[in-house]
Amino acid sequence: MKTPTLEDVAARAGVSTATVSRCLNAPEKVVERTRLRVMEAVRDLGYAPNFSARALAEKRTRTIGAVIPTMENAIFAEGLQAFQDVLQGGGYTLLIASSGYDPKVEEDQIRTLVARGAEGLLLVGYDRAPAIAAFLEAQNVPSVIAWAHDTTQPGCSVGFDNRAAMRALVTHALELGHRRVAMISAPLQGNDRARERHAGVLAALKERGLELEAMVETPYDLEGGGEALQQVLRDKPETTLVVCGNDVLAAGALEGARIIGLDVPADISITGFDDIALARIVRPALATVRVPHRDMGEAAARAVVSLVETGRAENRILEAQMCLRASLGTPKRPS
Amino acid sequence: MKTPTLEDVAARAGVSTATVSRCLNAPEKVVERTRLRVMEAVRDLGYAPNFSARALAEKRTRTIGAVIPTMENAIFAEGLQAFQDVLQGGGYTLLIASSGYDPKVEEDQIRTLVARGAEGLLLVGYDRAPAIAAFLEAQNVPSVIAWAHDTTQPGCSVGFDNRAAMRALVTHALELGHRRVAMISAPLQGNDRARERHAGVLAALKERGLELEAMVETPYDLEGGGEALQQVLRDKPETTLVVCGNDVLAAGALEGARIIGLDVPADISITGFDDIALARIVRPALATVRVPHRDMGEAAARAVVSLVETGRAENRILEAQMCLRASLGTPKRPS
DNA sequence: CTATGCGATGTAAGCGCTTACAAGGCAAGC
DNA sequence: GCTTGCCTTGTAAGCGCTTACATCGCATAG
Repeated sequence: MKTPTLEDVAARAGVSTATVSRCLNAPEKVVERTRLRVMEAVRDLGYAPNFSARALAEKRTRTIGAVIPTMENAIFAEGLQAFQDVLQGGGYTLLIASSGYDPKVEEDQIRTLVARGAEGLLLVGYDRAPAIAAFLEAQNVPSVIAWAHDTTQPGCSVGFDNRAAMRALVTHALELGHRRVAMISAPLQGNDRARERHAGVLAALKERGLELEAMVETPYDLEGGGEALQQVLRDKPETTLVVCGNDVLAAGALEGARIIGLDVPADISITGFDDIALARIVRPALATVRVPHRDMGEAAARAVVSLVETGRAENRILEAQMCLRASLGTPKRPS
Repeated sequence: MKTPTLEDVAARAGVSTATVSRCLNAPEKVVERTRLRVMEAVRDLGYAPNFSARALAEKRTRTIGAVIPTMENAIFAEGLQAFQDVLQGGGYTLLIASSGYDPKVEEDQIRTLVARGAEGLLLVGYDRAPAIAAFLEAQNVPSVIAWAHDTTQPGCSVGFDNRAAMRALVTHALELGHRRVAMISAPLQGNDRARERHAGVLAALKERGLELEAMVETPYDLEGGGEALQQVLRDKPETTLVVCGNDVLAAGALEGARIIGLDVPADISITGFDDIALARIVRPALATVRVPHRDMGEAAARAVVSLVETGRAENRILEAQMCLRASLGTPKRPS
């Protein structure tokens, strides 16, 4: 019992395959009487078009690929969900791959997606080998960069200014009186979002003639944040503010502070970035930066589709807002 | 500048398309001298096979579909990641869709995936319209059910016994002396995992001749958990243990308890389910049930592939372990 | 030296669909 | 009545690949 084909439907409806195809793809080109007959045959047979055949004939796969660092993080999941919703509405299918923050894996995934017929790509950040851009160029596969924004870089992007957002947050903290500032970040290597956030911290400090007391790079998990905080305070006990590159590290740092008996924010302030649900549930709640994931995902989807269909799309820069909460307070002994 | 085809490669290497195809798919059937020549042509031209054409000719898409309730939850993300890793290793591509816990959407997604050529499906739980099973049967698309396990149901499943795990946890709590137990759960409608966990609570209670004091169904988020807890304690202030259907609700409940000034676990114990990272970061840490997501994802992938390739696969039931932490304690005033 | 067999390669027929082009029918205009 | 042109439908040529079968060449056996 094989699945019915266009031809089966045509035979049953007593028309040619071309007519059936037209009924499905351009119903207005077929007179109603015929169309109804064909549709009935389609229903009777439970016919469903074969995507591979259609793609081959049309030379279009209607597939978009996305390579994200990890699925196991709410920030990408939410944006990706929005991305997919919009794509699906436009008749596209999304192929997702994750790189685990490994550039080598990311490159493989990109090639795989393209080989799989992706007509356009969603990529996170700008940090990748130039060969990849060349490859995509050669294969004529457009891409949009999300979760970052850099006007000096070519290519379409839908993101926000990680540096400016972080800078604003730290500037605010400095206005509260903080002077001894340390940072805990995910590894900067191969992660321009992390680098931009770092740069934002440095910029805010420099504006006031300050320097970063300490900088710890640590793997992206709660434990890493906790250990990093303890290390920072061992080396620089004068620190009054620990800026974290993301909420997960900040939540870990909060826990680290608790372990060594420090009160947040009385003894030390801690900030995060991303405003994931976790930021609101920990105590004290995390001061952080809210990133408009859904909006970004939706805008990115529209951009990719536009790129695929018309060859052009506009950059879109979204607003990332400071989100002040209890973990950031006035320093006990402003120096 | 269109992408090169098999024919282009064949022409350049001075062989037939059949030989090129063989070089790519069954190299041992081609003598080395020829093979090297062909491979060189492939490299020179930057040839990449066209998946649609291959799928059409082979009548295989090498695509597996998965419909999960949501991507925005670590528990599915982790399992799915493992699922995808195994599939990719086996030369399959994963197509992901999410239903947002809506049965109607899930059905649509399933149909879409099948229309897209999915040769096998990963589904979560058993709860869906019978028409869907019939549809999959008719289309000859095998599926495996994950995150649940029910020996009375037909079909291949890779999961764990939600009911038994919850029952064990509650039984343990009863041994600590709890007698007034309430439950906060995600909506039971259309969610057999939630129903099974609920049944597990009831079973443990019944064994001791007890009944559930209160049962609140609430949307799956932190706020829901917090409000539900407050409601429970307003109605049944004697409650000493609030069992939550998952960690997110439990974390919300923890927060709810804090708001009304109750100490956990001194005044009230709270438990979760899933053991997501959140469970370890909240204070007090959540007593919960650890679900082996990665193992499940991997096993599920092997099962789907086996089902697709051989038509058969074994059920696999994994162990979900109790995970005791500070949020579960001895009741203050055992009744 | 010829018959036999096998391994390497080529030939060509699809896979199911879209679509340019052709064909046929019919209404309107002359 | 015939032409014109539009509208509907049919015909058939691919899309790029796999693969059953045919072919060819050569080594081995008789």
